[in-house]
Amino acid sequence: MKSIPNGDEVLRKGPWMPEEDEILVDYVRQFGARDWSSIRSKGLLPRTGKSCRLRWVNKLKPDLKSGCKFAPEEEKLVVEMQAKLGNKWAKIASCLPGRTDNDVKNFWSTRQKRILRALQRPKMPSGMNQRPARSARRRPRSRKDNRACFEHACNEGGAEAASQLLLLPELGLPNLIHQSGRGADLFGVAPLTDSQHNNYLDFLLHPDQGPSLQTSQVFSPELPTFLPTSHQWEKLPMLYSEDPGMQECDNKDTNSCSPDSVITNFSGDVFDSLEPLCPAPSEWWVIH
DNA sequence: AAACGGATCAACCGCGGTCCG
DNA sequence: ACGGACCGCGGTTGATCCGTT
Repeated sequence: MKSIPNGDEVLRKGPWMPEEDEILVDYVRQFGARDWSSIRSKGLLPRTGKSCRLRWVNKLKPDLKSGCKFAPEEEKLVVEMQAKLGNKWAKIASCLPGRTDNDVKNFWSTRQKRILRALQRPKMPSGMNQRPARSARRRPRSRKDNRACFEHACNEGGAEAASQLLLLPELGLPNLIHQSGRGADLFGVAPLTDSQHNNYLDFLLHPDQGPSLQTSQVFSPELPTFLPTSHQWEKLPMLYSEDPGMQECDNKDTNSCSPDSVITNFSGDVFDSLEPLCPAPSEWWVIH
């Protein structure tokens, strides 16, 4: 706690004492939540009006949900409103009963930090990102195997289309690597759309809710599709999987692996192997 | 058990808008 | 119209908590 001389009186700063809270609550009970500066001029508290107002609004006001985490619905609302209104925390907070602008602001900055961290050094979150013990990890496949492995997952899994999340450091954003049509020789690497990217970030933040990337999103007509050359396939970061089928497919075995599990079965290793290997998109072939 | 780093929260600061004399 | 006081908002900082190594 700091005390700052201010003319004849001493202004207090820093954490509030319970006695101060009591005085402030009494004041509001008597005079209402206004005329904050008169609290000091009346000699009730050696605090600025600003400090008193902040304390009331953020901590003492009745019906505050202090110490209680944001519910998923609240988080969703904040995300939506932030996208719509920008950093209008007070406005956003007014739609969330019991939340203050400070709460919303803190929630948002924490979220931003988490996202930034996830993008800088992504890890699949708990449950599916558990990096296997070193002894349990498979030997790295050669980069040539990426295509074979992915092909295998798509063809043997019996799906019409499959996608796999791929992080390319040069591009900043995650990309999807995908195959369209069972058995079709149509592979591609495409940047995520904004909504896919948002889904991906949600997935990083809320892994328990499962990946919300839909493979069908990849094939929207307006999305450009790129076909890596065989040489470029080899330059893609090596992909690993905890899925036994995926693990074995470099041996051209007959195990099947479900394309639906491709994303969720990513091991943390895929992120460890990121290297500046992928060619610039301008070097890719474009399928029309 | 200690050290460390990240997450969270409370509080302050600066600025702009409004009100009022 | 002007200037000062006050209020509210958004950004930032610092303390504390908590999990991990």
